[in-house]
Amino acid sequence: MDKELYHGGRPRSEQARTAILNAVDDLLVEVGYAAMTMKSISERAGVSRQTVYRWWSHKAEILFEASAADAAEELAITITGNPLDDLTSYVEALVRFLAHSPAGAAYRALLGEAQHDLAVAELLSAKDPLGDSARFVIEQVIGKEVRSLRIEQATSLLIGPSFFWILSGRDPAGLVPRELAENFIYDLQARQLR
Amino acid sequence: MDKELYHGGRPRSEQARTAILNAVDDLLVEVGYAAMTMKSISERAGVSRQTVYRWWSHKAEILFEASAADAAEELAITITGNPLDDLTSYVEALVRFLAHSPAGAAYRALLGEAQHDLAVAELLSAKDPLGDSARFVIEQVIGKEVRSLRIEQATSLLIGPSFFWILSGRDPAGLVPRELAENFIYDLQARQLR
Amino acid sequence: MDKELYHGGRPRSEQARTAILNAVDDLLVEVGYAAMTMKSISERAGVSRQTVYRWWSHKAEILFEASAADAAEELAITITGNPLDDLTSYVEALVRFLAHSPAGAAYRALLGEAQHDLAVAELLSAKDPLGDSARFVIEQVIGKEVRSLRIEQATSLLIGPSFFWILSGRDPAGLVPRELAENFIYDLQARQLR
Amino acid sequence: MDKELYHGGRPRSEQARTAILNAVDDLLVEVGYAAMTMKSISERAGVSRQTVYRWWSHKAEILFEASAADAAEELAITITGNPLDDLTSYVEALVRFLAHSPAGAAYRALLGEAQHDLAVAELLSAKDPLGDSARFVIEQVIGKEVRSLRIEQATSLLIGPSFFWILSGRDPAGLVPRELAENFIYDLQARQLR
DNA sequence: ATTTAATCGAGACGGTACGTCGAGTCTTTTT
DNA sequence: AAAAAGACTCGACGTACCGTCTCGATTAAAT
Repeated sequence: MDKELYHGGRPRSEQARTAILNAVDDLLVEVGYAAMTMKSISERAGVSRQTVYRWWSHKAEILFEASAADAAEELAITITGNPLDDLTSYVEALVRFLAHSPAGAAYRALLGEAQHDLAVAELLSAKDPLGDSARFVIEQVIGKEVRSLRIEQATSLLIGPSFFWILSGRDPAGLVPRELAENFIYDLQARQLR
Repeated sequence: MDKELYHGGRPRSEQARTAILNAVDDLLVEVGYAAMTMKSISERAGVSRQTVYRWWSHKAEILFEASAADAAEELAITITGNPLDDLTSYVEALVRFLAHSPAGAAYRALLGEAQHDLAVAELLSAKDPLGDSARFVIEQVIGKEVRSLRIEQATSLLIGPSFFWILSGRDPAGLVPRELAENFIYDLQARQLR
Repeated sequence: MDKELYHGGRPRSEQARTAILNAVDDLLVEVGYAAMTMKSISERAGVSRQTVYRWWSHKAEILFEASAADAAEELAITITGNPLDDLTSYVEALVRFLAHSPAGAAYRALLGEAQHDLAVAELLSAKDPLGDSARFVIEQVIGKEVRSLRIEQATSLLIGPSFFWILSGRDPAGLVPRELAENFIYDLQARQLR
Repeated sequence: MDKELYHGGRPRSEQARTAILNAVDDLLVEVGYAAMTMKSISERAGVSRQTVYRWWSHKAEILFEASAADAAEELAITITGNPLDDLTSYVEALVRFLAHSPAGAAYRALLGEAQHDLAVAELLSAKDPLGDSARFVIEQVIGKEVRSLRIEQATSLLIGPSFFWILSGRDPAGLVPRELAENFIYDLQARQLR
């Protein structure tokens, strides 16, 4: 049985919940993260301010919940078995996500906020869409188990260059995913990780 | 002649200027970027609010001016001529800067802000301490001219992994600068950039 | 038969009703009228908020119901037949009620609210504990019927001075009930009301 | 010299001050005391909310300042020297003030609030328009010095009946000022206060 | 020496969002 | 029905920071 135990009272409004998540998605695109306030979110969602605060404590928390599923989906690739192809398409997905997707914009805003807000930093480290997706791809490509620190470092090697490129404001058109995938393979081979 | 033409009136107070820059440095360490307001800056500097606004328009601008010199200095290394050693000490300096230095904290805060504030993004792209320092080191190591896009990409290769590691909240102790330097050299060799 | 016709459904809980009235009494003493909210009343009574609203519309209404009986009792004196003694003990009871009794505090709060809330004003004019008690004492003392306007004026003469003294924040210790009773008798004699 | 010493900063806006006091006067008449909020005051005055809070802490404080001058003026009578006439015209003024004047409505609202708000009670006891005016009239009528407690009691005798009559919601038309003045004189004579 | 003009400290101003609180109402299940 | 529980809308609360403004006082170079 998937029903919660009844604890009395009016049940949470699913309609309000989705209206708020949608409002956040829309506002991020329309006015940007900085100009998106708790007030504007509640008004856009047609919901009282109190209802927003009842379930989330920051706009970062709402934005995270609103974009987490999209992020995971956009960073998932279908594995073909060819390492270079798979890594290339992952880097392509990564660049597309960070540079062009609304969910990626949300991620960048959150990661930016995390640099000076501990609560947001904890939010992101609890569930890290970039790290998770990269770890998955690398494990598939390597084909065997790897020590956890090693895979964390491999993750940074794979994601880092594109990540810095885009967050530092460089033009994403200058990135060449295939070359980045090749570099990653060189490094693996040199270290004989597999 | 580097003096402005005289337009009458009391000259700008150098004392006020340095008091403000120092106040920003102090407050960043003491209360963090988010809690640092224009009001608290002016009060800490013992200066009127208007005086701050007269010369800078955002706290980001002040912080940038206050930390730019420190950043450049902390990211400068002395070249020995040994590529692996030089790259290793650069990565060490980079990690020290990003993870442990007040100037690095300022840089991370500004880069975070740049993700959702165009004005800050332009500030950073006008003078990019990470890119500049990496470019310099790479040019010294390679020893000859390189096409500008190539060097930009090499920059991302060198900086990216540490950058992602730290900004995503991972423990800087897990980074191994020598390995990152080696990886960079593998990539260069594989591409025969020199 | 004084029972309502049965209309089906669960009957009103007498337990809830008295719990609410007691809660209001307690809260008035503990936190005062202003800080007493419908929420705090329901929580103190261990009753749902809706149950309070189902039977009363304002906290003033509850407080009035909770204190009316006490007020009437505290303002009732036993008649001895000696006019000066009876009037004196009435004024004493009046001062004790207004200045020191919880029911009197409730009355003052309600009368205060009545100055800017029409609903409360109507509540009080429907059943006026001060007027009623004074009218009774005066009728006993005079010993015969009197025109209704006359008795209303006599009421104000008897109650007014103490009432103003206490409501304007003066120290009740400064009041001398016997003198007030004497004054009232002077006035009656001068007008030869009896 | 009636100029304050200069303490730096932009001077207080007299325009804002009077706009706020006028707004309170208007709102009291239009919507009543209870519905008059700090927000509506600031909006009506065309002033920011902060400006209201900068100079007053409660709406009671503003209302008091806005009506104090009117109250004093409305309760001042010209002394003719004939005790009965003077006392009668004072009672008339008192009834007119309490029952029909906007300033009187303000006074009643404040006195009501004072019954459950200590801050308001202190406000009123600091400067009591009713007490002050009655004291003045009584001193003129008696024509000589009187012990301070005596005059306080005389004050309550003079004001009390009308005060109770009106605050308890009775029709002011039922009051007969001349009779009240006469009663007051009877009491004085009986006590031989003069 | 006086004038001119931009600076400085101080602090009031209009705005706007903050996060909280109380008001009534509504929607569940249980009695 | 009535009751308990608690989510909901609404709107005011008092505070904080924003960026602008208006004061008198200061400080130089130009007159």
